[in-house]
Amino acid sequence: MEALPSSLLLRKTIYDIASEARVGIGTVSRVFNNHPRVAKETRRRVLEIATRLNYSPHPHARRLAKQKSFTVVAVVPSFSSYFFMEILQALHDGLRHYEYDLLLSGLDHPHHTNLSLTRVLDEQRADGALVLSFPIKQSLRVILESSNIPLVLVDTYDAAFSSVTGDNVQGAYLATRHLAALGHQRIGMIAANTNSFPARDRLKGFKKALAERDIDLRPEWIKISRSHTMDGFTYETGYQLMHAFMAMNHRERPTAYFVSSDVQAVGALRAVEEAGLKCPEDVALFGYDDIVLAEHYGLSTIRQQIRDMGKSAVELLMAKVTEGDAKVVHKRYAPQLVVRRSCGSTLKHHTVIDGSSL
Amino acid sequence: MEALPSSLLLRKTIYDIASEARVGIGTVSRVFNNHPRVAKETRRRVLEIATRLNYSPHPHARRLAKQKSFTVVAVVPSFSSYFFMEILQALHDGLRHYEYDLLLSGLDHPHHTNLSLTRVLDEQRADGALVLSFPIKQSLRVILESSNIPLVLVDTYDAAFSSVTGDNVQGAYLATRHLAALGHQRIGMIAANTNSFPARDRLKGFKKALAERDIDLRPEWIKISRSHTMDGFTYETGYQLMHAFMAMNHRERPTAYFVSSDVQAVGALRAVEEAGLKCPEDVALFGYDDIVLAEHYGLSTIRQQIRDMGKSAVELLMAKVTEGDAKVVHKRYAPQLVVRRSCGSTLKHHTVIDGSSL
DNA sequence: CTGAAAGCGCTTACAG
DNA sequence: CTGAAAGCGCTTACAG
Repeated sequence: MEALPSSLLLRKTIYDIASEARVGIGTVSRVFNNHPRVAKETRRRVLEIATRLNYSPHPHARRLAKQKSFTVVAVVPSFSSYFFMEILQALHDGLRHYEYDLLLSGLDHPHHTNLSLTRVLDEQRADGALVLSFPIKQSLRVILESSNIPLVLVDTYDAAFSSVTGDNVQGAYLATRHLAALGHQRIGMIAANTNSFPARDRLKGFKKALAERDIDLRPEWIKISRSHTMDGFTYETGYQLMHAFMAMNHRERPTAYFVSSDVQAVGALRAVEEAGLKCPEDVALFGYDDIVLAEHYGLSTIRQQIRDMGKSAVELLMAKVTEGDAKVVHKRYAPQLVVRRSCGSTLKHHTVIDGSSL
Repeated sequence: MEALPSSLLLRKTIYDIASEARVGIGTVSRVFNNHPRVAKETRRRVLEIATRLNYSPHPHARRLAKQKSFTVVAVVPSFSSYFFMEILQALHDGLRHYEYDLLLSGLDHPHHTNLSLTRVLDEQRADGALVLSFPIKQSLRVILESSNIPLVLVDTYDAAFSSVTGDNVQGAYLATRHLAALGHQRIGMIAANTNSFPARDRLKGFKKALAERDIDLRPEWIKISRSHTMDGFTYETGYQLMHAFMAMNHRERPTAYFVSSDVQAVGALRAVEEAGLKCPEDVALFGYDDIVLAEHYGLSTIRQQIRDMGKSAVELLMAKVTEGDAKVVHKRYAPQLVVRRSCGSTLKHHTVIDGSSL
């Protein structure tokens, strides 16, 4: 009934190559490990035979003998954000270069969190882990600290671990400052749930810009989502919070809004239109993330260099994995200002301004 | 300089457990493999000690001895579609149950395709593969056929391999029939690139419905994207193709449109609005996929049971992997009709109709 | 530069 | 029910 996998019958081992090449198995192994002390001619012969016999080293045997898994795990909190897809792509591409495998480990079922994390962190399944967009609470920190593999946090921060993040404070600051520079004195914010690290920093940057410009910070002009789905980074919360703004007397509400994400900004836009107002004529809007749709909505926004961040995270991790580099490093990427229609800027539309130059 | 990983010093092996429990290592192994012939008391003692010593079997040693990788690979063409995220989530959840690892392998660099595929399919890195949303051309079929691990295609079809797909013909048929039932006689379609399997079937379903209703199928009323980014499933193509429709004399163009995806429908909606028209008053629209935004746009659409499809794909694959089940099975999921505002239906808004009941 | 041999940590007939 | 031993396919000091 059960078909015997043909691989069992066909698979060549180091012994096949060795006997065919009339050398010891150690020599074959050395060839495949690029050991320097192998005679050129021997190496050529072994390689030629290996190719002919379609040989490739057995990954698990190699891993057992080397005591390394040649695998990196991406620990992801959720599979459904724009950032997640982009970063995963970037991580995958970065890793290809190292010939490491990429394992995926989710954390979606809260009560399973510890189990699957421990499984991956402690059982030698991976030589390193990339932990994505996860608020590092005390309980999680404890687990991570007891891990015996190198870790790099991506899009989240904790002083104890290396991390790669976008500078959210700076991005929010730039966006808000841009609105102020356009002459707005009444500036509001629609924020995501502040238990998320980026949401918190974006709020911080917003306040910083207002303070610097001596603009009133009216508490009722900062509306913060308490939603737990996607930490409030949803169309829904944008729509609802803007709806609440629209319900205020129009002399008592902001003329410009910094929104902590583009998805929310799209929802906010809808609420603005439903209130019979136009963007940017009546309401100026600034988003964050530069999702694909942002361009089509003419949404001014902040762009994170996700590809670069992913690449950088992989390199940071691999330095730890392959060279035992144990330093804690925090990489913070300057965001770019992408100016389009929605903020009512007089700049030529679709101007990209690099945050690091400001 | 190089810090010795503490795991090297700490890791317990089967020998530690065996000596502590005063049994042979074989017995310890049997306990962890749930071998039936182990004395209850022995099992208890071994387990107790293993827990106390924080022992877990070394994955690679186990894999080598068992000649199985206990890993499944997801082969993904691209990291950036709504469907991809959802299905990956579903696959991940399904796999958790089996204690198999999930490896991710992309194919984004076309010239690397063969290499990375072969690597994953032939080197015993995985016991099975889930191949996602990939048009199975001749060259790819050859590679897949020479693979020595079980394969399940997801969201794509080829007679030679088991597959799990949504019934795209049926979905498109239902959507189009619904438009016709609302009284529309002039129905157009905005289609994605037909080298994609779902795009092709959605076009087929559209034509089928028209034929059944004896409605004219005017070639100029079917606009097909030729874009290669995401196979034309983009906001952009929806916008442009609808723009082209809007440029036609309004007596010469359709009053209703079936659009092969929601992202495209959102773009199409924009083009409609820019032409000064309203949906559904002037133009009826029907999308496909039921992405998150669809609800907010009041977009009538077709919903695929992605979670179910993912679960089913995993179970199909695992039956092959663990039981050697070699039958080729094609699972086709009936889609649901989600009726909202955009098609101008008189049905109560947001009605979900199960496709299998029609 | 190279071979023989021990070792990586398991599994599993085999014999009792 | 259980132990001793061979085997999974590699790597790598060690000795030459």
